[in-house]
Amino acid sequence: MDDARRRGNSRLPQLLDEAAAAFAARGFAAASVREIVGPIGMLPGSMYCHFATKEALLVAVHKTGVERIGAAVDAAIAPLDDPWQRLEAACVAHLVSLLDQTDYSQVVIRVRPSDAPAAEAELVAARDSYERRFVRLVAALPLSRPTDRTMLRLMLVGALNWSQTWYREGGGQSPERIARRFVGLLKTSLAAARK
Amino acid sequence: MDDARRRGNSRLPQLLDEAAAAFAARGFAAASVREIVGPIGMLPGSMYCHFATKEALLVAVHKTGVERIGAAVDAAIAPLDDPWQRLEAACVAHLVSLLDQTDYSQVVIRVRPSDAPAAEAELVAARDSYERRFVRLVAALPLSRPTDRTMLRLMLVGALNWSQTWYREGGGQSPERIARRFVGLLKTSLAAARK
DNA sequence: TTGTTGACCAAACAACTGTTTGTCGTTCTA
DNA sequence: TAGAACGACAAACAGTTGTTTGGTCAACAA
Repeated sequence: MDDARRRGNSRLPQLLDEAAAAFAARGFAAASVREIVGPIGMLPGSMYCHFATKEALLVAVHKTGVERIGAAVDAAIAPLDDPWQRLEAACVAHLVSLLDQTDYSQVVIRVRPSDAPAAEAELVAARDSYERRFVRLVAALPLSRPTDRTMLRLMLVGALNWSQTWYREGGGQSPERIARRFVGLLKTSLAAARK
Repeated sequence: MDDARRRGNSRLPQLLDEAAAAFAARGFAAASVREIVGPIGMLPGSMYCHFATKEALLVAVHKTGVERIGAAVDAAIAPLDDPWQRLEAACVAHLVSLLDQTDYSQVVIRVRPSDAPAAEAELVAARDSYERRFVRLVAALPLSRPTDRTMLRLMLVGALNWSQTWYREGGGQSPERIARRFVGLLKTSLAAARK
């Protein structure tokens, strides 16, 4: 219990982990400081020598969430050249990060910036800077006809993010497959010779 | 102030309205009974002669939300025959109900069933019964190739629901246009002759 | 060695949470 | 006209909320 105290400034990482887990599972408002801090044997007041408010704790979690999911996407698209392949890889990385991986990424999607009014602008900015990747990926797409690329992006990213709502582990489809299917649906013609 | 009391059982409708507004704007956990009940000049205890718990109030709001959005979709598709037109009309009605109309529909999408553990099953069942319309609509679609219709539905509905996150009134696109665009993106081929 | 710093505890804080209890006036019914 | 039923008030309930204060103990710098 004191060997943690021994080596440098200690229990901040655990604090962040637990906060991420709580925010991801219960949301910002419903997750209390005591619930977050209890599992690591900390007292509620001790949080405040790391963060000024509960909202600041959320900002920290959110920020590392954005960093992680951003890094995952960047790594996934780096070796690829084909625009559609790059978009697909980005979506796969996004969804894997969101559904399989740590709670940090889930917080980015689950928590509404308006839940933390004092930090709203900051959270929105972080999320926007992440999503700018998708703006670029969609802009690079070769399309057969004039298309609203903004709507294309909003549709794709929206569908991915919403999957957090219905996805359950072990439910037939893996995050990877889901992402590939979604991109595939947009990439190829779907309708029969119609109208 | 007393003519409301005079005619029959009175302030229940206002209670529901205010609850819907609060749940839609702040979420279930963050909206307190006092915040809901204050604007109509009610005391917090008075809520409990209409509902046994705060969760029961949510269930009532959620239920009428599902009813309203369901009725809107049903009315929109009733006069149509073409499967794609029916799907498009359903999406338009869904999104208009969600973005323009009352708070009731927003609650259905915004509030996670897990926020109200005691009522979780009920909320999920209500949402599922609503979404079953889309299962049928997608099943009726004539498609040119074998397609995972479940994924098609999840993608479309997910994109629509997520739009609640980024849509701001007066921001260029109307809910109607957004819904039509989304359906259009799936309906027609998008990619250039590619590989 | 002394002083300082940073992480943390212990205990309390006022404010707010959902909910309960008992009472009161009105309306409807027998 | 008695009485049940209903909708609401008034006031309190116990528990929880985010946060503050003051002190303790280890590690490190001078």
